[in-house]
Amino acid sequence: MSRKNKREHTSDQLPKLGIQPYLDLMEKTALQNTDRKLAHLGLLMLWLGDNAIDAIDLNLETFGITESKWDVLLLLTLHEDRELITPSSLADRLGIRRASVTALLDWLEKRHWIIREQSMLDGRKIHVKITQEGRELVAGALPVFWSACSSIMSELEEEERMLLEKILMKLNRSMEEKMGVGR
Amino acid sequence: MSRKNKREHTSDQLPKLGIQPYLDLMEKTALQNTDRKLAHLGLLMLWLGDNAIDAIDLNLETFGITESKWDVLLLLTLHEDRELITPSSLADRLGIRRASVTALLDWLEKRHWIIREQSMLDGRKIHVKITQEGRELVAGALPVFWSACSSIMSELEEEERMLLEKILMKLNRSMEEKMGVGR
DNA sequence: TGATTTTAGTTAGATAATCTAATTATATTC
DNA sequence: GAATATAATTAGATTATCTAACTAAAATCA
Repeated sequence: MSRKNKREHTSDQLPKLGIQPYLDLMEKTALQNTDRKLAHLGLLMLWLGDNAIDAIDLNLETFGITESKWDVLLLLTLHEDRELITPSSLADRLGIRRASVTALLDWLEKRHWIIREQSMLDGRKIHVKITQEGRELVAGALPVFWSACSSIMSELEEEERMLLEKILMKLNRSMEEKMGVGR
Repeated sequence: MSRKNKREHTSDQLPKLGIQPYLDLMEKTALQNTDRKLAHLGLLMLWLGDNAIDAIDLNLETFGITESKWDVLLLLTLHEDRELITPSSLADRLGIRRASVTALLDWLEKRHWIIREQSMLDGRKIHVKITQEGRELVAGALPVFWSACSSIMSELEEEERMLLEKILMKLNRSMEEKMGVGR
């Protein structure tokens, strides 16, 4: 008796449909002026983006950190010694509310990865800095982060890679414009 | 006095760095065997994926629904009349725990978009179905969903589009293998 | 210059999406 | 028929968000 038959009656999983049923549904339900080819690409991008984020999260997890907190530490790292970083500017850059940044910073501060310092020029402002311990965490996680990024793309041939680079840069630019964000 | 000067002293925003500082950081911190070009592409994909998801979420929001719940309704729609859908099989497909599915279904059931029916063949199982009201919601949201998908890609030329399709299909396949998931 | 308004940050309280562990009921297996 | 496995739920927790209200400080204006 085959393994297939065995699992047949143990549990009813949903079969993997692949993309075709989605395209069929699109054919029936998209507006006339919606370009099917583009929507198909957008759907793929959505799925791929989801998976890419999951893959990165999985790698960051081993450092006891989530994507949101990683984003904060990365911003602090990249802007260190260049400009004064406040909770407000972080909120602005991350596209979240100041209150949400307060929560992230509380968590990071409790673990001594960042510190808050009152600004002397403007008593309302807080200067946020990464600590030595924080720098060490980032130094440990960065190599893994880059390798995770590259692993997403590892199947690509040299030629595909060059084409994709051009296209992704373009899409990223237009997307940032559309969403009014940027890194 | 220029507008630039005016905003200079109102608020200190973090300047948008673009990708170069990230690449510089990568140069310093990636492992030797990490392919820089691939990591660069992976990083772009991550950013783009983030933005794509945000854009879709924004559109679904107008229907009072989030991506997780949308995923459930879409699965119910696509598998309707084909197979018995249980909370377990949804959990399996969505890559989350049964307990999390219970919470999603509670929410959807309260709004009468799905119903639960006890299975008569196996008293432990629950049969989950989309309702007429649920179908109407999905019918309303689908055209917007497709148009949002296509809008992510709207800048592409015909040629780029064809290249990208091939590459994304390939990446999606390899990604699903790597992550052990699939749609 | 003093009153008013704006800004920065936090707090309080909420919702959403997830998790693990425990519980209950039903099936399956030995 | 007792032990084990499975399906679903419940209870309780964490993380990431949000809005609204609050406090303190700075800027404006009249």
